[in-house]
Amino acid sequence: MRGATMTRRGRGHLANDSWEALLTAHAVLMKRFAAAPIWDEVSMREYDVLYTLAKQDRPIRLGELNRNVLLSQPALSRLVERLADRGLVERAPDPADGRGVRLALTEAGREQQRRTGRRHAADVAREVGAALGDEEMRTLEALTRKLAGQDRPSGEAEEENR
Amino acid sequence: MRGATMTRRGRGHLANDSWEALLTAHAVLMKRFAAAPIWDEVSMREYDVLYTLAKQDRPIRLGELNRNVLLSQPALSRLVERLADRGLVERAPDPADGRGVRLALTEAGREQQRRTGRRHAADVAREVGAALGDEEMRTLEALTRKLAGQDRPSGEAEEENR
DNA sequence: CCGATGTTCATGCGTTTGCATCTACCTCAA
DNA sequence: TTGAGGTAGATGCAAACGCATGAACATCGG
Repeated sequence: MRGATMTRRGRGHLANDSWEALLTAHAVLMKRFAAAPIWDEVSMREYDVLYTLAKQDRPIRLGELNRNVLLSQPALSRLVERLADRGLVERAPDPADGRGVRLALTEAGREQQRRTGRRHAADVAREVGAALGDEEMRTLEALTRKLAGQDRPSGEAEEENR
Repeated sequence: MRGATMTRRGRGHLANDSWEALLTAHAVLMKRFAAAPIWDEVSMREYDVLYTLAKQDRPIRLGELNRNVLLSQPALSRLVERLADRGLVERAPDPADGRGVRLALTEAGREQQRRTGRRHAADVAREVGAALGDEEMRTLEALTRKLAGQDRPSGEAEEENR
């Protein structure tokens, strides 16, 4: 006899259903966050870059940044250029690699990130905190970390260490 | 024993950490999916619209669609217009509301969604399936569904204009 | 040392997006 | 019925994006 047809579906369906649920949660919450009146100085995408740079303890490369930001390389290059023009990001040539650029926040950029981040974090805490309990948040973090931290099953090689 | 202050601070961090982890997972997987050679006919954003329409059993409104798609209303309006020009989506005036439009897939649109969806679902199943076990996927789905919140929590610290 | 190949970021260009605004329609109170 | 106010979607326009490609540098085999 076949498996029960109640809620039993294949692994593929499980994977797709969970991914769809994640996408929905992402879209719904992003829309709520975008509606907050805190993006008058930096846009959400710009904040994404500022936040990623703020997490680093030393300058990072553009390509490195591009792994965390959902933008094409040219688009990110120009976004960084705009942030540099506004004095929020500093672009310096990489002494170890003449092709590369080393990106870091300026003091103004760090301050801007803190200011926007403080307000945005409150929204995140309110929305996520209202939906999930402590243990659920911990579980969600663990699962999404695991989801992101996978090696590619097929494709070209990627340097993990240095 | 009480720890109100610490609890609130801790919850805020929990919420922000889990949200950041979700964002990272979203960005990382989206980049992998985008790299797949299956978007030659419809882009990921177009597919998002086709998929959302495919899930509906009857025509939906643009604003309704816009709640699921992470685009501004004008951008979505024009995206739908392009899809309609390509014969994938049908736009009909809503008999119940002269302002609205009723959106539905054409037969070609449904077929296109199925074709792209089949290939994309394989990628999703491979990536997500490789990272999480069955029970983990079920848990992730449950948590992200809860996070998306069919109903907004009452007693919001926002504007109660309802 | 040299040329071939790969990598990193920037630039040209057509397309798409967001913001502000407009039009058309709905709702409701007077 | 009518007009004020609200809502749904479309449109003008500048900004931003993705794709293809270019320029500069790195790497490696011969």
